[in-house]
Amino acid sequence: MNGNTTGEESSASDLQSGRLSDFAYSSIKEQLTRGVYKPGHKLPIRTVAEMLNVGATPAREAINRLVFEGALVMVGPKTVIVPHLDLAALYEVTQMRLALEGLATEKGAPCATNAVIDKLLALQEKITLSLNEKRYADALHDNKEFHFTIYRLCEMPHLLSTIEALWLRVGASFHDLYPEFAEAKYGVHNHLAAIEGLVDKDPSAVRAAMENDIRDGYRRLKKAAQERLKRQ
Amino acid sequence: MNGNTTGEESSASDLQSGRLSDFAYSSIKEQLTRGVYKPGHKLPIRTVAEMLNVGATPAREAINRLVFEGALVMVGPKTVIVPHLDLAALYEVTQMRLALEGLATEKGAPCATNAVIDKLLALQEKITLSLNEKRYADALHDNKEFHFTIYRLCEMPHLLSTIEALWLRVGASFHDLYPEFAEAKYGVHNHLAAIEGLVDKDPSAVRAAMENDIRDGYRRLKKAAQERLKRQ
DNA sequence: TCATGATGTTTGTTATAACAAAATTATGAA
DNA sequence: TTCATAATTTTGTTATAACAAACATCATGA
Repeated sequence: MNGNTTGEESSASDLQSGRLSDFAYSSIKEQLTRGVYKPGHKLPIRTVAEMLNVGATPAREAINRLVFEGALVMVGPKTVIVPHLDLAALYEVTQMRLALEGLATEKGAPCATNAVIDKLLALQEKITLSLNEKRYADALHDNKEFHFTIYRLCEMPHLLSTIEALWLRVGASFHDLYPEFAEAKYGVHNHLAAIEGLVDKDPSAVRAAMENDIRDGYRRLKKAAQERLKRQ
Repeated sequence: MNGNTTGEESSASDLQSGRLSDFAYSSIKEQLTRGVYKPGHKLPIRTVAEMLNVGATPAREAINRLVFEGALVMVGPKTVIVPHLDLAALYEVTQMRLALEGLATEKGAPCATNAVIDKLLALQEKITLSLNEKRYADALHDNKEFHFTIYRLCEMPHLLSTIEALWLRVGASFHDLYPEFAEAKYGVHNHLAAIEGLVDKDPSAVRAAMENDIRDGYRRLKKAAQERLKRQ
């Protein structure tokens, strides 16, 4: 990522867009989804700024935006941390995902071309392969691409960015649960059902399949989280 | 508002919370919902900063946040404006409102106490009265309070703030249509149906009533917007 | 009249320093 | 040891200045 093949820290020079704020935002975001920080880890502005070789202003802006999106939380007037695993938050995000991703699916399904369906089939093959070879990170990545390929069909830009914020939220809090979570041939059946619904031009069938996928994921994630909490 | 009874400009000294950014944010937000600025009006950072007697940093942060929420739009690398009336955006926001406010309604309905129902009845009376006396601003205000009194029941904080951003978006873009929009005894029937559903402990009935309310509003707003566009 | 290029102005972004408030550590007594 | 309090360090916020890019204006040429 960012063409940074050496082990050294990321640098602002990696930025394409002219905005350091965006660079800081996506950097932290990526670290969160990769589980670099443990829950409870503090993210002070100056530390982040130094880490990314930027000033305090863009670092502050990125952190505040992530707090606003729920990917980070404020536990005091001057302390933002990586959120602790929180079942109530997982439930809330899941309910919003069902509502919003269901909406995007149903509105977008009628617009699916053959090219899109082919892309989804190819993605599903990649996912299955990655799961068999236990490359969970790859599987998760292609799984996300599978979902958003469908969501993009409805051409509702604000809806899409809201959904992305929800994925970031769950990804950040529950990253360390994904390995055990992904063991279970995650989502294969639901994805195939969704593709079938697209072929049949049956939007509500696609929606049902995607909602099922979200619910399955929720159950597995919740179970894993509960066992994790019990063990500690 | 803000205890500013004189005609002079708002001042940062009105702030309760210690954050100038929040003050700037709510100030612009309120001006947007009150229709102070016409669509297309530019909002340069320095101008806003001077108007609110704050520095460039909090002004910039407030503007960027409103852009992110969709209440303002960027039409160039260095120009943000009050969005023009846009039927596609109204449709997108309405679809998201149906999904999210429907969710909040259905999840919250079972938690309605008698005190809540009494509050809703009182609000509805105030709304009817305001409508009869053509005090549309008051009616709109209490209408919002009616909706959010129901939405707060589900205790999903992130869901609530997402819904609030959607209200801001439509309020900002369509404010100048509200007078003709409110003429039509807006929402009375649906609100009464929602209250009835709460009394009957029938969440899906409440949801249906609220969704109907949103759809009715959408139709009227769309019609008014179309006539406005035709006329010009 | 219209296109085009130069020039000056406006504007978003960022680094920095200063300030106040919070968080942390040290200190003391019970 | 434990808890409260004082001292110290850390930290978020904000105003400001500098810079570069975008924008506007105007002159020039066809």
